[in-house]
Amino acid sequence: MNICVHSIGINEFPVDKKYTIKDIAQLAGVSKGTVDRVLHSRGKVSEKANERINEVLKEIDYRPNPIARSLKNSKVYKIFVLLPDPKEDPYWIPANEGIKEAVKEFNPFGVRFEKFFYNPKDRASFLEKANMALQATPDVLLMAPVFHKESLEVFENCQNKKVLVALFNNYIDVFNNKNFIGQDLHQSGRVAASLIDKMQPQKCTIAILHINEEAHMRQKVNGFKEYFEDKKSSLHPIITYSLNAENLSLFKNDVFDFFEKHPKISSVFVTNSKAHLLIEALKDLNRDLSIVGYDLLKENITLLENGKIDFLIHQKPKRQAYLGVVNLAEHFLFGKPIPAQNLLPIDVITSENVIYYKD
Amino acid sequence: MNICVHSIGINEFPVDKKYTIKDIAQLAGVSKGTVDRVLHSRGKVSEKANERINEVLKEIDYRPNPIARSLKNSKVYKIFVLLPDPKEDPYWIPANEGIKEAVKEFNPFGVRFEKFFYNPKDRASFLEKANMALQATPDVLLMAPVFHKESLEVFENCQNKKVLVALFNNYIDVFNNKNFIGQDLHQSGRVAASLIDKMQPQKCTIAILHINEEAHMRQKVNGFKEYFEDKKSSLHPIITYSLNAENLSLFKNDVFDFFEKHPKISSVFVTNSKAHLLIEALKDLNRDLSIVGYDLLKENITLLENGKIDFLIHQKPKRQAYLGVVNLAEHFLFGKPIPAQNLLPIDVITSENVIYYKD
DNA sequence: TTTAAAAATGTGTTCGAACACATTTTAATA
DNA sequence: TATTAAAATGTGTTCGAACACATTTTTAAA
Repeated sequence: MNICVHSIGINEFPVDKKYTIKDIAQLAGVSKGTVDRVLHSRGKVSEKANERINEVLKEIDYRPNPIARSLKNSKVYKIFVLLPDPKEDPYWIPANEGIKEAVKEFNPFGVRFEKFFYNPKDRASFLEKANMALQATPDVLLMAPVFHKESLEVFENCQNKKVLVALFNNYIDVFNNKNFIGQDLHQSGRVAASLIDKMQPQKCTIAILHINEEAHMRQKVNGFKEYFEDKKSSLHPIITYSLNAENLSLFKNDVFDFFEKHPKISSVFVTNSKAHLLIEALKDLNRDLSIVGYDLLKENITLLENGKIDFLIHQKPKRQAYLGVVNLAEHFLFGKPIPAQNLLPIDVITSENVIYYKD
Repeated sequence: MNICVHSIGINEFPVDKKYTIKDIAQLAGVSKGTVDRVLHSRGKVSEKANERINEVLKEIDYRPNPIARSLKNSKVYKIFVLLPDPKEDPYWIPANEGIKEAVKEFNPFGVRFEKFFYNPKDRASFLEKANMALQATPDVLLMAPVFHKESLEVFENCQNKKVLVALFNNYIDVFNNKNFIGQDLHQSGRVAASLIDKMQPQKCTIAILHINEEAHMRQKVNGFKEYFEDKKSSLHPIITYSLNAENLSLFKNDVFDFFEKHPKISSVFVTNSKAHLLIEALKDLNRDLSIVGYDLLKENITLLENGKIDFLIHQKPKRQAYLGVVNLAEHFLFGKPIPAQNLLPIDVITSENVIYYKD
């Protein structure tokens, strides 16, 4: 048994030939059927044959051709995606784009997609669309589990129907060891804190502002405060405040009052994508603030480029959704393992590197 | 001709069926051979048949199955990689890792790889290894073209032998419209400048330090200076200085002299991965500096975490190399287009988000 | 030793696209 | 109308893995 090893450069995989089941059969002196039985340990193989085949397999380090395998198992996989309607909240536009991109990429491979948009302000709509999706029994349901309680219900439903679940954007810890793609919010709070810290070495006051926020963001605040507690050298007073921007003129008054009451504030951490609203409201108040916010909305990008916002933290909604789909598709098509927990890097965006993240 | 369109959710690709050439043949009332001739415009098809087939193709928006196509064209593709020996310069360790990862991923698909390490201090060794590689006529040569003149020579050689070329890490503009993966150095200088600007709102002095640097980095310096020229509000004096760290005690003296001569310097931009050497040399000199450097070397990461370095710019050598290989492999296997110019984002790293980039 | 059941091995088809080759149809010429 | 080249169309095989099914060999019971 002479296996040609040929190498010119430096190579861990020097074999130039592509071994197939037929080759293995020949090398072991059996038929491809027998090799197949060994490969899938379906039994009905004599000790002797089994041994000889395993020897060959080891020697040539056989890996089945994923392309041939995929063609044989040619099946139309159904990947359904459940996410908030981008028309209801523009935050979800990039996520939708990411999905579109992945769909375009994997449609020719015979993967079929179906999108279900729910109203992010309506829990019932979430459940309704989820059930709609499950009725058509997809192979997997990829969802942004915005509503905690309802998501658990959907999760149970999926388990009953033996539909796989994958998550993006929000993590729900009860779904343990389910595929999740997103960011660590606690750590992103720490990143925000470190940025403000570098801009404000003096002992100035820092404000944490929640604008139209519903709670979720506690993790970010915890991370933010933790950073300063860990780093005892720089003790800044921190003031947390929640604002409602549904009515813009009321919001503006509220902002004015707040900053009048706290003249020492020199940096602001806005815990979601609404930093642009704050700056708009502050326009007439001539105050020099360092601002760290979230998300690359058009308005935020403009303000970043104008120097009104110092840093934005990029949550990469597009990439989250894209990777969510890609991981699943490649799993079905080529048997790649689905990463259990995929925490995406927390990207720090300034006026100078924003071009690379715009899309 | 009735094609079933079935939709539950919101779907741009609603067709649940997987159309094959056979299906098209049936729908158009011809044989698969004729369909094949139309698909590849090989002629020998009557007007009538051509028309009917095209009608069907349009109606079902036919995309050939890339898996089947790839299996048929089953060929062992050879991708050779030419890069500096990581043993000679640790900068190249991550690049090598990225290649290893991609190799592992695509070996089962029947893509064969060969790596050629050259000595990054020896132009002759670069040429030698390049020629070695080309003698085995790979399908493509992916290289880090560290030596400009020699790279052009290799490029010509490749063209003669009809071997594709792809680049990573360095861009050489004569290779226009060749696949390149890397970063825009000019813009990365601007990013560094914006970071220092945010940390130093006062009119302090900034130093740009080249440590063991050979020239390349002019682009970064240009970008850096341009940022401050554009933003006329903050005029900082900028001092540029080159240092040699081959002999560490001489280097230390040099550093001391420099900072004594310029007591007003409060921020430093180190144009390559050698920021750790500067800080080591500065240890005894108790001076509070804001430092921006490059690359996630172990030493740099430690200093970042200790707060000695404020920001690192990540050039992502691992990802560069990985993507370089992946793009080529997917091109050969599934006919994906090779992106002509892939400028990777310029990532800003702090103590708090470094964990995500470590690997 | 014959026979039946069990165990082991081998053969053939499928997946979808690509292409070589075989066959039929059409048009042009005698 | 018969003949023949050209044009059009159809058939069959290949890629590699997977699995159903057919055949052979071995073992145990009659």
